[in-house]
Amino acid sequence: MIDRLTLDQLRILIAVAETGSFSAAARRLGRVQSAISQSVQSLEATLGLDLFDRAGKIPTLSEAGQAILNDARSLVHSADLLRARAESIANDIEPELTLAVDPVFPTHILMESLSALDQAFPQLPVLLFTEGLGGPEQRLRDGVARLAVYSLLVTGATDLQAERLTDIPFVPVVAATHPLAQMPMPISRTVLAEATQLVLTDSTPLTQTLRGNLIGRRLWRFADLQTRLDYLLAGFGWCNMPMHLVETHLDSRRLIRLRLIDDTSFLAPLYIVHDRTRPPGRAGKWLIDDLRKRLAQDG
Amino acid sequence: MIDRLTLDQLRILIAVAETGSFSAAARRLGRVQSAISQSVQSLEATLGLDLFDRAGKIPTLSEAGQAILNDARSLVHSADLLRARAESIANDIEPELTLAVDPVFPTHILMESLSALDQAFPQLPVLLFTEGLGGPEQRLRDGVARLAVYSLLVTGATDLQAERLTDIPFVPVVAATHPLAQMPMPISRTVLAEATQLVLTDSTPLTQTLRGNLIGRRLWRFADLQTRLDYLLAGFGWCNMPMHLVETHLDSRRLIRLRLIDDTSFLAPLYIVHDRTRPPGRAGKWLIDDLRKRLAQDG
DNA sequence: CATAATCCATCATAGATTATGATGGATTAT
DNA sequence: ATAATCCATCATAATCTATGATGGATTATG
Repeated sequence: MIDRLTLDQLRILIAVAETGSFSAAARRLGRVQSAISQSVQSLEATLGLDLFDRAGKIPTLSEAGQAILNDARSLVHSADLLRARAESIANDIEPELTLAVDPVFPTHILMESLSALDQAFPQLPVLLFTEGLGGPEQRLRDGVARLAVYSLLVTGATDLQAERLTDIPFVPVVAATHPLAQMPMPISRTVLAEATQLVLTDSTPLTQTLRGNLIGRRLWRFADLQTRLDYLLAGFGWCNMPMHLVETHLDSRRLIRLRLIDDTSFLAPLYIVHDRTRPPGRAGKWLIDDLRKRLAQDG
Repeated sequence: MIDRLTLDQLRILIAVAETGSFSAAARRLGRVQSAISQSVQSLEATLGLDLFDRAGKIPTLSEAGQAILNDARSLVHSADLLRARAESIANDIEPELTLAVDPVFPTHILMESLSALDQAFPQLPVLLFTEGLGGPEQRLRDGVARLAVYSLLVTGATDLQAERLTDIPFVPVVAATHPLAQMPMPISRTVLAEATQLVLTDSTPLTQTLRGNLIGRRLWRFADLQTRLDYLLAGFGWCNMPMHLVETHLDSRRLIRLRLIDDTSFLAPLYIVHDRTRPPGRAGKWLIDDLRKRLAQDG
């Protein structure tokens, strides 16, 4: 072959460096020792360098050899990535699963599903964004996520393909130490309206509208769910929270579920969404199926 | 060969993509068309992908082929860098010339010399730091520069090899608008001591001592030469400046050279320095010789 | 100190890969 | 209709890679 430098030679160099000798490299690579010796000599001839110091019984890497070894590792790694990409393309598997998920989606369901995905596609890297409100759709539009799970806020977006995934029950809750928790149930909206409602504010420019039912005029806004939960537990006000985030707090009675005369919990639908021009590959489809199954069992 | 993916195959893929056909690639690579055809088929078999759409007379890159082509270019470029490094090592040329220079060194000399170096070693990248005071020695010690040009401040550093390169004449100057410039020459040190002296402050932890002759108690300190020059021209005080930096300003009479009764200009020696364990390669040696020649002509 | 074990370089040979050149089919240009 | 060009196939030659045998050198072991 006319281009004398080969990936195979570089793999051999790396194997010799890692095992410490030509013979050990031969054993590792399943070849005979003389094939290793000849390949190393061929590489040295091609590069015009002595890669090994042969003064002793066993050749050791020269300084030049060490420098070239570093480049060789990089090259061989790039070749492995190229093969991996080829394999993904051949198998219609995404090179990387990129997903943006609204944190109101049950974390335990997502974790279990991603763990199963890891079993099914061991070599597939995953990139996960966990952001509320407009965040997931923004990630889709930016192209950094190929799949997103969130509530659709903007209807009529013809470029996005959305399928209903699940409904998230939200319940109004308050800290056990809050005055509202001491009142007899059910309580009226008038009473609730006098209390501070803790709500989320949008962290992206996509949508400036607030979400969730607004009952009172006294609002405290938070940028993220966890901080809002912290303030809820501290008794700063009440809010509608996804059931799965507060279940343990309700069980331990740190939070009290509020029951209203005319309206209590509601269901927020979540969708699995992708850009019509970038449908999920086999890995993404697998995950969607798995999420649906787990949600069905959990319901 | 056991590793079936080869750099040669990837070069062929790139050549086909760039020329538009197997035949044109063959002409470019000096091979027969059937060798190109077989090599592409071998690559497709190795990757398990169809890289070309063969519906028409001339195969065109498929989407998969385009994705793989991008990776191929990256790999082949890395291989070229590996070869270049091998060639540099083989020829005792540094892979990159890394140099830290005190800005009191005449810029025109350095630029001319580096331009000539570029002619002599066209493929050699250069990394240049221009910093004052302890900066160059710090760069040597950090290992990011292999050569440095600066005044030695710390004597007895046995790990550094220093050779005298040149002497830089410094002269005391002041803006034409400054009161000192209106006084009859020569002026006494007593008079000078009452004026503000603009000095450089060290920007590295290597040495905290100030340099240059300090005459008065009224000092303004600057982090870099250019800023200090700006303030000098604006009439904030006087200072000792390297002649080559102020020559044009003296000629245009924006700056006035101060003449003292007992002392005027002085010479600051500059050295070319390297760490004893990292001597310059052929390119560095070449540059040092060239700098010496140009300084001799300029003197 | 003699022997055994291990490693490397060399070499002959076989197998695999790559390159050439001939050929025919298909498409496009003239 | 003919010529030019490109590609895939195939037979063959050239080159490269791999094996296995061998001998020399070094180190470990009894």
